[in-house]
Amino acid sequence: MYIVLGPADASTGENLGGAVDALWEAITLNDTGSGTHRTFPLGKIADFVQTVEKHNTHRTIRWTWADARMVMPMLLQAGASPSSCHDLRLVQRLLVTAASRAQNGISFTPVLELGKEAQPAGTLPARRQIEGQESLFDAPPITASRDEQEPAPTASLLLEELQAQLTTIKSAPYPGRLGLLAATESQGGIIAAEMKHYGMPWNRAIHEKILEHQLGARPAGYQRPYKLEQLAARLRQELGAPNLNPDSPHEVLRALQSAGFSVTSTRKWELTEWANSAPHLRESRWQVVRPLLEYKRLARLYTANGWAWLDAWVTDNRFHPAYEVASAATGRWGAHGGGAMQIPKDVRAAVHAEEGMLLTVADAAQIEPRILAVMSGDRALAVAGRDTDLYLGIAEIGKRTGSALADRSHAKIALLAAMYGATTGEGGQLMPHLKKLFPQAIGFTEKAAEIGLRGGQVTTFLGRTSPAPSHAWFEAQRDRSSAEKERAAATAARSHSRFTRNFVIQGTAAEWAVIWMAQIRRRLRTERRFGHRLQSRLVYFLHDEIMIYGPQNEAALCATIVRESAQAAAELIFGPTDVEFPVTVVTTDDYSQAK
DNA sequence: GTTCCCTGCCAC
DNA sequence: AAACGTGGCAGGGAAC
Repeated sequence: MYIVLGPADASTGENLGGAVDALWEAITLNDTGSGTHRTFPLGKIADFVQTVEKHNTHRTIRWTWADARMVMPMLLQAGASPSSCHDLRLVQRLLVTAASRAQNGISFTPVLELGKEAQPAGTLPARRQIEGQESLFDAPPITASRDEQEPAPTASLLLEELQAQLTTIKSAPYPGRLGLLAATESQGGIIAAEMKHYGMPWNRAIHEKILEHQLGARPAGYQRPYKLEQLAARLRQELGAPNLNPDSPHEVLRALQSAGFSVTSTRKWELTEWANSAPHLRESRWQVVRPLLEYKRLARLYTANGWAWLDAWVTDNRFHPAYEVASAATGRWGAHGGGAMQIPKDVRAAVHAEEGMLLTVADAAQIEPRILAVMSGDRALAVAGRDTDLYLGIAEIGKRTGSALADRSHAKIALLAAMYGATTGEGGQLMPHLKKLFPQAIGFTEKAAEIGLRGGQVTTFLGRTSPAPSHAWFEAQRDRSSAEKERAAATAARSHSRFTRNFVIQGTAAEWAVIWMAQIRRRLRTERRFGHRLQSRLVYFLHDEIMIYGPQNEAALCATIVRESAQAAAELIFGPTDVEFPVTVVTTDDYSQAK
């Protein structure tokens, strides 16, 4: 059953969509298609959601809204917890892209223009927010002025859009898969909003201790921390450049070169290789490279995750990144605010459980090659991943058959090369050996690569479709006016080919990951421990890794839920499969101890 | 003053 | 000497 939530028809009076006293409407759509309408002030929607959820435990209600980013903050603040939803913006985007590929056999014409910026209901437009009130959670209820806000689509229009989307899904060649994808994408919207709302535990005192230990005391104003200043002084001396600004790659490169060092950039890998490349000069080169690399490491810590970062992103010992569902074309999520996708190993110890609480950190083991094994139907690869680390499994098969892929690191490099499309280097060299062992899997990736080479589109298992190359790309393919143009076209073609090659695997892995999370969320919500609801919550997600935060005495159950949900997710997507989907689970009070 | 690109690093 | 997929982000520095 679907219940569409949106502003009531404009004829009912004040209808600005976002204002808390605006009238909203709930339209029920059940199997017979008939709809009952109820209207509420926006401020009462959360109560309604909560009441309906309480009395309808026996059937799935899909709350249908234009955009979870608009509705969910309001629901969460009021303590309402929708079990599932249909997110019209996210599903529309899926269907529009799917319809752009003729072979998909999907036709879709949106009723509405969705996919614009998020404007949480009950708040002012972002540009009018007052300093000190920028948080979505404590923004005061204010009626927006009429001239500054686009009228949000009414519930009746949203219902029409929903019906168009459901019709498209129902008549698709694989309605079950596309329906699962739509449901998954939508659940992602809820989960993203919830994780932002709860935030991950972040212990400011521990973080500060790390910073002081590495950098010295917090400097006043814009001075460099003590350790950085020390290293800067040493560098200036080593390079004979008394005015060197070590934060400027350009200046550093110039200083290195005038000191007689033949490097072409200040990149870490180049400096390292250069320093090691001449055995008799090693010591003297490292005299310079060591402090430079140390400076770069600490400068990165200082600028990316230093005191300013703490002040900007951590409040009340919680870090609240904003997730963006499927912000990558492959369906992977993005996150903005505080660099949530790149929490460096150095500061992970600051993610620390409070008294009586624990973190459950789970990581899917070799998810992408396992996805490849199922999608390609490669039995040998499925067997390689059974009861063991998949790369080890490959190495064992390699040993038995006298292949060059007889140890884990080689197996891993070769498989990554196959999925990323490497042609040179160690990975490229090992590819033929891999192909001999797993012809079906490698054939599968090569087929996706071929399609991309011609400018074609590919799809994930559930039907997310890759974007077509730009018009300019196709133009460039036709341009044979010079050797240089031809080369450029070939480079662009190979690039798109690597993209489609990777898309099918990365994209299907992303589907698996969100379904994994959705399974975990469902069980955390519905299961009881000694008759009590669980308090544990999903608080972090990154591609193939999740974190749950909750009371100590729930941690063992969380670990079980996480493991079982991994296999359940795979079977929901693929049906019964002999490929295993193991996860490593670590229960700890300290994130840096996971992995 | 703001905007945008480049460099370089971090994560999976 | 980068290569081999997807991202976010800070700081320098030039362009506007």
